[in-house]
Amino acid sequence: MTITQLKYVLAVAEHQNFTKAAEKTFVTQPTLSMQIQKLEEELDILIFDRSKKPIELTAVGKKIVNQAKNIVNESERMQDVVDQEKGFIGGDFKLGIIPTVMPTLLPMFLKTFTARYPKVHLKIEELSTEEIIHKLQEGHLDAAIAATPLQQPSIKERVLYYEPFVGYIPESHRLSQKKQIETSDLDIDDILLLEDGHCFRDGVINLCRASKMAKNDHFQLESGSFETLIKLSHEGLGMTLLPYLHTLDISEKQQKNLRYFQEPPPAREVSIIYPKSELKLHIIDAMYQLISGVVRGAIRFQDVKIISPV
Amino acid sequence: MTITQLKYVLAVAEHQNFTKAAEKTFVTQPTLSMQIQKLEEELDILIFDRSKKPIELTAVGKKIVNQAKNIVNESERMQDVVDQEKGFIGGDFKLGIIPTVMPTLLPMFLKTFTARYPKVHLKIEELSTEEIIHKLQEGHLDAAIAATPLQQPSIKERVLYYEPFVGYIPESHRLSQKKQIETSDLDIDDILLLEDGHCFRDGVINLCRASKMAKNDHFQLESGSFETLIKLSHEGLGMTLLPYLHTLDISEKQQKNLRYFQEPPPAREVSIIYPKSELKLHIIDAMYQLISGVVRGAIRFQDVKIISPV
DNA sequence: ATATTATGATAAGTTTTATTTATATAATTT
DNA sequence: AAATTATATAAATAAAACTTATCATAATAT
Repeated sequence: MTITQLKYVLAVAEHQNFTKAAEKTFVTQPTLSMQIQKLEEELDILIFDRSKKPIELTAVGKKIVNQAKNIVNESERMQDVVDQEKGFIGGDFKLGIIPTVMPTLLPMFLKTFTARYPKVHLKIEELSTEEIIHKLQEGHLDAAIAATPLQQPSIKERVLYYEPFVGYIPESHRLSQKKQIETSDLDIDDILLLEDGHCFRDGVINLCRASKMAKNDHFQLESGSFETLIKLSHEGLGMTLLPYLHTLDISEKQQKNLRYFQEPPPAREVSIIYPKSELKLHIIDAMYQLISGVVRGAIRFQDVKIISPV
Repeated sequence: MTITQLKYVLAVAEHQNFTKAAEKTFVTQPTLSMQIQKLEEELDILIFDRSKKPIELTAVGKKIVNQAKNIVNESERMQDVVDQEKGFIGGDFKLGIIPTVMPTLLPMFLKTFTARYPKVHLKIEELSTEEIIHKLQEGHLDAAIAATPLQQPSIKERVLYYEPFVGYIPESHRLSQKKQIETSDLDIDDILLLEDGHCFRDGVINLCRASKMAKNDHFQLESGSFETLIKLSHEGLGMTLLPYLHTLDISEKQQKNLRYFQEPPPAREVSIIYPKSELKLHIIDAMYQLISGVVRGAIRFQDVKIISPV
């Protein structure tokens, strides 16, 4: 069994086709046929069911592909080990970002980052916190940006910034006349929330828990985007809470409906997180420096009250 | 980079000597020299410091060896994947056992197991629960026998048996006259305990917590073996608690000092535990069947009160 | 039904790589 | 200084991986 053979298996499994897989792996089709046959012979089991059209994995084949992914993944990390020692900033870098951070933070640093570190091939994925934790542990991500603290023993966190919550309160709302709002003003039943799975939603719920005791756990109106929440709020369906950076992007007219919290405002902690193995730490360091520098210009709150995302 | 090259690196790192490593890997010394040089060239970094005598790993070399272990380990698991599919019961099987189970349980099943499954190469290690959890997660163990429940999300547990605690009470002790003892009789300050790190110790402490509230956390007398605890108890230093299977091994004279708990007796849960990956499940199954069968003949308590080890 | 196309297997030959044998070199011990 | 021990290097060989060319088979089109 060789790493090369395993890569061939993965290619064929992915493309369900020897010829295409051969192109992708830059060898000829007979090479794949022979090497995969050789591996099947060595393991004494069939990986592919060639009677199916297109070709399919056998039951064991699926498990073999899984294990092959582990091996190939680990083998690719060897270069990271060396890169880290050399202080080389380059190579693939897989970054996960939670949805409520992605659209505001990414434009702030992406251009500068790729310009400053042209040898880094960024692969950015929008993922839920749950998915991020899982993928970090499985080695499918090198780092991620998420709301913290997460209290995951296998994951390290480095705080990038604290992002205050800001109330978005339509004219019709009972709190509309207030210049500033307080945590104790909030009523969970009257706040429009993102749909389940967003940790910003969980943060808001925790924030409300902090003021009044938890109410019922049933919310009628939910959405996947803050834009929708703002629109819904104008339908008289309640107020909503936005992360501070998002408030910089909304229209001037909408800006008038923003109500800030009395200081110290409740805020979420946003961190770059990565596995304890600390592979690609140089890239993580570089990204940390750049993002925290950029955000320091945009967020000028001194003191905040951190709301846990979990 | 090939798996073979990595195995060569591991061999040289282990033996600190190319010639010996060559023998162990069944190739000639120049093969090792050349292949390792080739790998060093590919990674463009020195793995070994050949100026040192005996040869030493460089700083990166140590990290490379670590990663190489991961890769080689994962690659060896490929055969397990196939074996499992075929229902083949054989190959290396690394089993960890906690010290307070090892001497009583091992003789009960080892002979039968090796006779029934001659193709399995058992490698048994005596380890603390903590070490077991770590090694299971790292893939250095295939399974282990420990007191449960452990509440480790990455580890599965299958209960083998419930083993009651039995009091060992010397003639001089205040409880000596009682035919049966109760949990409420126990006083943690007067029970001789195994030294720190044994989960049986933790079980006993939890048991006492269950009766009276926790007392001070300071114990004067501790030992690594039940034999010593029994001897110490005769010095008037207190009573002790033994796991039931251990009481079958002590002398007839000492048997007279045993005092059983009123039913349902407190007991520890002993399980075979293994990673969720479920590799070598067939061997684990086989071992589970055999042990639970053997123990069923030795422990005849119907109902017990489980004491947690953590 | 026949031709065409797509796809994977096989055969033969070539290139590349891994390994061995033999030998050189450097460091250490006697 | 000679002997010993340990690794590196060189040349030759064995093994493997890969390519080109061709075949077999099944699905699709004419």
